This record gives sequence, structure tokens and C-alpha cells, in this order.
Amino acid sequence: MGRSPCCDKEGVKKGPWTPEEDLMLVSYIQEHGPRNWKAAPTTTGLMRCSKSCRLRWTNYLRPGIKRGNFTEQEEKLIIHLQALLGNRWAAIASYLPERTDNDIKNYWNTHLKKKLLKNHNKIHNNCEVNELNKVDEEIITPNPQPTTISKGQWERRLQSDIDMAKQALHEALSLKNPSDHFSSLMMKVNPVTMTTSAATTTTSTSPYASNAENISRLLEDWMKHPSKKRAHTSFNSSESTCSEEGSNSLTLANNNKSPEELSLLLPSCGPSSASEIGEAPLMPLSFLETLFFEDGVWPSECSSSLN
DNA sequence: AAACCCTTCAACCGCAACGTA
DNA sequence: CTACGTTGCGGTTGAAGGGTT
Repeated sequence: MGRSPCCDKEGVKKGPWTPEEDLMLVSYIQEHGPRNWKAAPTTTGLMRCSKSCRLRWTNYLRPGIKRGNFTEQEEKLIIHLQALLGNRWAAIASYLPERTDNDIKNYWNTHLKKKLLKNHNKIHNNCEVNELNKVDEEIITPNPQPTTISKGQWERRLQSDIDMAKQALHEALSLKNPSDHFSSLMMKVNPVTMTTSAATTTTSTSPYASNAENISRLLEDWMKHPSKKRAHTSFNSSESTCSEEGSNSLTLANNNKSPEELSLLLPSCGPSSASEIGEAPLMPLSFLETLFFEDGVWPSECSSSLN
């Protein structure tokens, strides 16, 4: 690559990670948690820079990452969110807890952009020049300031929505079984993200793979295809205990950034910090929708553009 | 079979935001 | 308030693999 390296240190390894390196990193995280990345290379003996370690963990090794094809529902959600939020991949990823921002970004750049462009051209060829085209154009090259709402308006509404979220959380905390009530609340405001969240919290099984499973699969794949340098192992599995899992039911709670409140809602066997369960959405999706669409319903044009 | 082109995605980079002394 | 270190984010790159000629 043409750029100067981010790490000046000599002897810093770059390029694809080996299973051995993954194991070293995972064992470090199991011991110290996903923090203090600066210490990770020195503690583990990895010849990688701290940034590289963090990226490897967040984009690949972290439990709960779903790999493989995106579902139609995920696709539509990404398109909608991209139209609303622009290229804020981390924010978009917070609504798809099983996907990383990098994955979403890649998927957008390699698949969705083309798909929408193709559809856009088809419409043009049919001489159907109408409002639909405007929507498609905005999706393909979104305006950083969404729609007609000014930045000031946007921030005020964001703040009021956060206040609403706080109130909902407060109500949830005042009940005996907060997680159940909270789940039902969240189901009301955000059925999309809660579909998997509720299942994760109410049962001992989950669609997520633990990092131990991640590693074992990686090794398995490595053994099967030793010549392959890239690890395409699918980590989308399987059964595991909640001790390894991240609960994603606390999407709303994290708006408050209160560790005490978070700890009340987290399962006792769950991760110890919000950062371990991945970034929570900025606000419930339904709130987001209402900011831009008066009736709280996604414009049908967006969905139809994928057909 | 070989050369070339295209697509994919893991990993890198610079920069901004954040935390701390 | 400032300086410095760390972390997170979005844009970009390039190796690898697949497809086409």
C-alpha cells in the first residue's frame, strides 16, 4: 500500500491473521477483556499493532458475529438506515447487532449500491421520471444532512427521543422483572431488532457463536484448506451458553450510558460491559423512522426498489 | 491452459473524538 | 486549559479467487 504505516515500530506484522495469532488474541481478551488494546501486543507477544488487534477482534473474532449472506430483511434495513443516516456504518451496524460495520460497509459498496443503481437505471430507461427517482438518487448518493430537517431540528428531536428512551427505561427498572417488561417495551417500539434479542435473553441458546467456537472453526477450516490464506470460515452457528454471549436486548438502555442501569438489565452471566456486547443503537429504529416519515412507515419506494 | 478482468472482503490508514494527567 | 495517549470510525487498498476470453 502506498501510505505510510500507522505504526512506526519496526517488525510490526501486517496482512492476514493466522489462527495462532487469533488464539493468542482471544486468550488475551478472555483474560483481560476487550479493552486496553495498547497492552495487547506486548502482553501476548503478538507482532501486531494495537489497532490491528482491536480490528481483528471487533470485525472477526468477537462473539455474536453472523457471517454469510445477508437476508432480504437485513438488506432492506441497511438501505433504509443508509438513506436516513448516510455512511455512518457504526450507527447502522448498531441496528444489526450480528453484523459488523465493516461487513455492512463492504456489503453496501459491493452489492447494494450496484443493486440500487441498476434499479435506478431500469426506471430511467422506462422513462418513469417521478419522485421515485429522487428517492433512489438519495439512497445512492445520500445527503449527509437527511432530508429537509435542519441539523438543529435533528439534534433537538434526537434529544427528545433519548429522553423518551430514558423514561421507558425508568419504567422498566421500576418493575420486578425488568428484562421481560423491557423486552415487551422494545418489541413495541422496535420489533425488528427485538426478534433476535428476545430469543437471546429468554433462552439459553442463541444464534451467536462464542469466540471459542470461532477459533475452533477457524482452525478446522485451516486444517481442511491449509493452502487458503484467507479464512472464509462461517462462524454463523450454533448453540452456546450465555456466559460467552452478548445480550442485545439492551439497545435502548445504552442510550443512557449508565453502568448501574445496564448492570441491572444484563443477565448475570453476560458480558460485564456495554462495549462487550457491541454498540447499541443510537435510538430505537421506530423513533428514527418517525423523524423522517410522518406516519412512521418506510416509504414503499425504498422497498420496491429492491424487487 | 493461460492471460486478463472483475468482485469480494479483510485489513490498513488518517483523522476525529474521547479520556486522563 | 493543554498536551498526550488511546480508541473508534469511515474511506480506501490490494491480495485472493472466480469468471471470461
